Amino acid sequence: MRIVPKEFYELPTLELARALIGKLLVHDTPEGRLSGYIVETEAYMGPLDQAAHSFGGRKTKRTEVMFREPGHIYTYQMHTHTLINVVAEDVDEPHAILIRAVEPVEGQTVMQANRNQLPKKQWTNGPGKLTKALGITMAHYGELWYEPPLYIAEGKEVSGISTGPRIGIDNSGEAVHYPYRFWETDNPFVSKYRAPKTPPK
DNA sequence: CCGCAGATCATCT
DNA sequence: GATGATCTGCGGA
Repeated sequence: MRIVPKEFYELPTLELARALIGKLLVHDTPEGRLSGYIVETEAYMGPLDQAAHSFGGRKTKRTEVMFREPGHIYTYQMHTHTLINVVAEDVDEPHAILIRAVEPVEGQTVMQANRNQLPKKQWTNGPGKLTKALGITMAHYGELWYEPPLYIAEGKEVSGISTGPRIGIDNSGEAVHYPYRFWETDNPFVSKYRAPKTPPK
């Protein structure tokens, strides 16, 4: 289990989003180690990206951690779910990368229980699902990705990486079309693609 | 298989 | 009081 070092997070946001595909997301819990390969990410490019929480700059308490050093953990609540991000870029450059899906590796019995005994394909194929499966909560807000109990380690080689528009940001103007979503080609745990409402010209 | 409505609550106005 | 970087169940094809 080799934890990915602090320096890794200094990559430019889009390169980091791509480099995260295939890494191992690990959570050491009282019930044992829960882990999965990251198979899908989305980049959010700071104050100029209409889809980012940090669009327009420093405004609310929720996004404060996005303005800190790269490698911080940014969690937030969406309806009843927790979503989890990797903070990227330097201090006062509030970029982040959303982890959208993982492929289950260790602790599968616990994950199945956390996901209400659903079929394996549905354990972690979405940002709210994977946090529930791995027991990730708002308690991790502001922690670091290179220190236990929640961290990222070296994972597997990926066969290929695809890109496309981000999901669930229909009201974000031109940003709807930016190809900031990355996933491992043909991996069955990637969340389902849904075409944007307004197709690109 | 596909699309849509409702859930449900922390966060922000 | 309004709003989601979502998920699930339900109804129809």
